[in-house]
Amino acid sequence: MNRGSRNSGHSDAHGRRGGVNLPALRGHNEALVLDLLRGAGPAGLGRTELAARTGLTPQAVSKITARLGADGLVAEAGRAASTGGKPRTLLRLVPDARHAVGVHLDRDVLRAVRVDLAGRVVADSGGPLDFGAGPEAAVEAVVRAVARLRDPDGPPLLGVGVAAPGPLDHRAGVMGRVTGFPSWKGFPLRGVLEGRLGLPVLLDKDTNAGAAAAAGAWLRATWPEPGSEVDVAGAGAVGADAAAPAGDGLAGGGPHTCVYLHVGTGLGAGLWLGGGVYRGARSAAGEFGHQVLLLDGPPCRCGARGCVEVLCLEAVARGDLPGAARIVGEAAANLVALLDVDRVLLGGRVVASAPDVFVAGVGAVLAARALDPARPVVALAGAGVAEGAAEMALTSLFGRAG
Amino acid sequence: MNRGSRNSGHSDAHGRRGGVNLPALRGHNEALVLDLLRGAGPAGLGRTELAARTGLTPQAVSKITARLGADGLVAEAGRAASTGGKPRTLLRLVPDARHAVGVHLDRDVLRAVRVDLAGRVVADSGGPLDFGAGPEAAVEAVVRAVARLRDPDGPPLLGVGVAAPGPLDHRAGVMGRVTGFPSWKGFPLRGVLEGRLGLPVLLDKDTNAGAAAAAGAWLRATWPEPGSEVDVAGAGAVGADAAAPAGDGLAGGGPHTCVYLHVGTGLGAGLWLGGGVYRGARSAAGEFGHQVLLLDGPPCRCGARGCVEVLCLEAVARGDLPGAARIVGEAAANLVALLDVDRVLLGGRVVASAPDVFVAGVGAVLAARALDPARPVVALAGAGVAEGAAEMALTSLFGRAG
DNA sequence: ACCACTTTCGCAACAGTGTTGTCAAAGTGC
DNA sequence: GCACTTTGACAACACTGTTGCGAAAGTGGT
Repeated sequence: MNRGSRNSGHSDAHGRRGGVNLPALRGHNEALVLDLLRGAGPAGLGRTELAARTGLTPQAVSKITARLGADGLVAEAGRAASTGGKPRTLLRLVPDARHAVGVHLDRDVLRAVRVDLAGRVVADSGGPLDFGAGPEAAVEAVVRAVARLRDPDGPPLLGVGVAAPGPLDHRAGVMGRVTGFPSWKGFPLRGVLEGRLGLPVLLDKDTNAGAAAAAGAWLRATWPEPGSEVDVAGAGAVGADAAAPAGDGLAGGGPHTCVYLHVGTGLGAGLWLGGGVYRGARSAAGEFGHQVLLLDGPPCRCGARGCVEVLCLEAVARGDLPGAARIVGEAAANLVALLDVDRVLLGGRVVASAPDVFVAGVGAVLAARALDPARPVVALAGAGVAEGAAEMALTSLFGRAG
Repeated sequence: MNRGSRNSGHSDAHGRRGGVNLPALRGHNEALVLDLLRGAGPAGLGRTELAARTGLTPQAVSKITARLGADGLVAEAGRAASTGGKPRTLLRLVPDARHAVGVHLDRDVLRAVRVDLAGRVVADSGGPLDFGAGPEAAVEAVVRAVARLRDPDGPPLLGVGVAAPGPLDHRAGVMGRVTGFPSWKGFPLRGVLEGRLGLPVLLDKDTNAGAAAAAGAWLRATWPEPGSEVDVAGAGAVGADAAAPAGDGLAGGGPHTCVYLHVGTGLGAGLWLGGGVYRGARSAAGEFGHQVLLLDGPPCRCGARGCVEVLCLEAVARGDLPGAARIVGEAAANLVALLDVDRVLLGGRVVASAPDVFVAGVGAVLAARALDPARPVVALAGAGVAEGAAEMALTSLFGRAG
């Protein structure tokens, strides 16, 4: 019934493990089924297939799907062709059973989206933001944006995902020392927003939200466009990401390993490893800008020499975008080799200024250095960071680690 | 009772998720408790503390520990000081309740160890091996070594972990194309060994076993030496790894993120991320040797230019070991920044030839480039690869992903 | 048209998990 | 010696997925 108050402790994909009790077990299995149904798209899946994929007995699947049906999350979707006996009745996720909100706090703009359970944008809102004006003003802006997105007649909201720049403590929901904005250091953004909004709030780095968007794009591709509402504010966000979801060699439920590379005033990476965002021991993973690519190269503001960031931004400064793309490509190839990455997504202002140059440039280096020429796939980050933030809020239903 | 036949499907740390039924739930919670007791060392832990750390109720912990006690895995270990009421009775893991075997197949030697549940070496065996002589001869050598280690009067063996060089398919247990040894390609080593030994067998890359050893070393440090038996065969494996386990800022149960760097005929990395070995989508993660560190540098046999491997091995070839250490250090620093690594462990023949030079050289670069000067810890891989392979076999009890 | 067969899927009884309520045991501190 | 706190076990309980069985709904052969 009350699916918001799920028991806390169960196995994270990358965090500490906790004990599992009966409610947590139920939640895990329900999330698993929902995740499979989400990956199946509007065509749906039969109970037998769900049983085979989860490893549960058909009877258990029937009980679980009955509960989900009572909650309105799942509905019947016709029958499949018979395989020699009674045809299986297909079950489909009801995308409008719940919604979630994602907010992207950037340095000068705020963008917020409301998405359905398939991750599709149902409504969006946004406007200018002066990040330097301090946390209080930003909180007000977020509260106003969420209020505009809220629909009293619509389905309940699962939560709000907030993507913010710079270092921050994901667990505590506290901002870190954002370069150039000292007033934000230590601000408990998650707690404050939860108090103001009365909804669960997740706070994470914008690059991690980008990685979540990259992983979620795979799933979104299995669902048709919702119809009217279209993403407008995402400047230069071309959907070069319509690769066929099938035949990816994956069991289902999205790509195994995605990397989101952000090239803006700095360089950052979001890592989606094995079905969840990887944050490292102290939420500091993804430091991509200061990977050394040229030993004893030009000095960087970080103190080292020959970092990706210096090399790339120098190339950008002298107008050599193909050169910058090559630099990013070499660093990306290092990362792809190290982590066995499936997909590389590119985003950020510099990329948006010349998307084709970067996709081609990075793709060329990756193809030259990859062992498997078909991998990894390089694409533009079609979905914005706000969509990724919303995606993270959806994980309370689909069970991926948050 | 029969703890070997645990229900298959439950949540891996990095793999695909499966449904959870009651036996799997029980197994998860028992593994969790055993893992905590293992981390506590011989001093033991009270039931109340176990309940607090797992999130389970005290009553559930009592039931679980009663089952574990009946299996002989856990025993009482005195009482703690009272905190104002009845003093808690301490529970301790019984290390000799089960054993496991780890085998390291190297290019010219084989080393096998039998370890107890604390990961301590109880017996070892080894000898020369001609890896090029083909799989059949190696299988015979492994069978002989395991037979020597087996003790009919000893505790039951949980399984055998096998660490082998080169690419291989961890899931299927099949060898890949080991450079220089074409006869191994496609050989189903795990299946063959399971048939010959009658025990569960895990096959993984030697670098991954090294990472497991690195993570396990943290736990071994909490248990005293077993007494007589001492590691002899591990050439140059100095135990520079006695850092105090406490005060590491971690909740318990080992470091969050470890990296094992192997410097031998090639360079490889084993990644221990968030409590488990990270293998990537196609078991290909850890490709460390061909990270580009010097754009347009000297050509490497892999086709790229300026890889770590060329730079490092060139420095070694001209006798410049500090230079080689610096190269490895810069590449390690990239990796540490990207993944937020806690510990870096060094191993392999080249490192063993001048351990102090490499530990100091790598440490210096890491200290210079790290944000937090206290991290990461650099040390020599005190435990050998065989110990790591045994550690992986222990995961069937302690629940970390395999 | 009929029958045998396969497959799907729900009902009822069941085994086993952690949880709750209650109480005895074993300490500390006044 | 008494009040209080804390530990931890027993019994009843709520709820999970599992098993056994049978009805429903198709296909394909006769």
